[in-house]
Amino acid sequence: MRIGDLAAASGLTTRTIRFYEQAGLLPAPPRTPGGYRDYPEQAATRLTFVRSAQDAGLTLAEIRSILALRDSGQAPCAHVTALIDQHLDDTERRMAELTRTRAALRGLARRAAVTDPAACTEDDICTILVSPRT
Amino acid sequence: MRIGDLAAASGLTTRTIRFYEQAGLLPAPPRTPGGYRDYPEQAATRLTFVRSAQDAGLTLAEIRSILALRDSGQAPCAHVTALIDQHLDDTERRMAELTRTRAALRGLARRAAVTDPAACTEDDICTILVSPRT
DNA sequence: CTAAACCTTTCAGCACAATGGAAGGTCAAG
DNA sequence: CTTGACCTTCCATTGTGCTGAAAGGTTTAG
Repeated sequence: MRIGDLAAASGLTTRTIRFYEQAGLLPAPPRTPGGYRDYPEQAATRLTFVRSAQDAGLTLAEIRSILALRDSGQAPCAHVTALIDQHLDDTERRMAELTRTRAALRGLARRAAVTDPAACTEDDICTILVSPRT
Repeated sequence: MRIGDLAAASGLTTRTIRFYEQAGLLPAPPRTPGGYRDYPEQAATRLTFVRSAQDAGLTLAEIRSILALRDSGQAPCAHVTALIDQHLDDTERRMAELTRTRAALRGLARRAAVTDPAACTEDDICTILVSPRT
């Protein structure tokens, strides 16, 4: 299976596949006499896994760590579970932060609605974003 | 006012101030005979504005565009309002996406809780993240 | 035999907002 | 006059996941 076939099978580009190899996510396959990469069937499974894990929000580094465990013969279950929990925490922290940001932006929008452009002098730069010095 | 004083007054580092100048956020000030930057009082106001705008989640590029309007003699109110609304939309889109990601992660966590490590063969890589082929 | 489609490598760059470090110049106090 | 704090410039790097381009080699169909 050449890289173009694998790309078609996985829905990735050949560039991305080479990038994944370089990033340690996909083992370097044997080469044809002409120097072309010649992939075994499992390569497609591996790429499917990488994309699934990415969809779950894992980084390539984390995915690499899971694959490394698997490749060393261990079941990565415990590691995967820990990563999922960690990302769950992360996601919740980011949501809390976005909630704060949204509240701040809503406050600014309200302020913008009642701001008189004429009241905004050059010294203030912008009275919506910064309270004018009193 | 030299850069160190301005840094102390604004709570930024001298490096960041030079970076802001280079990024077009702070006009290049006159220099002393020794080549040191010599800032007018307004520089502090300007930096305060930059930080406030950043706190609101605006990017440096957006802040630059507000300052450019102001420097060209126009009141940037309408532009600022548009930017705020746009960031509000953005924030809400990202929150919706995080909500989806969180739901996916929760599903995976539930699955991880009931997964038997022994059921996870080498071929599957990880049955928590990818359903085994049937 | 030729042209197209495919493959190879390597280096560079994107966005984002700084930060680190090197190598050297200037200024005020003691 | 020296020490040390402060200043100057420029280049490189951080993290993330690719993508672009250049310059060339291989394979397959007609």
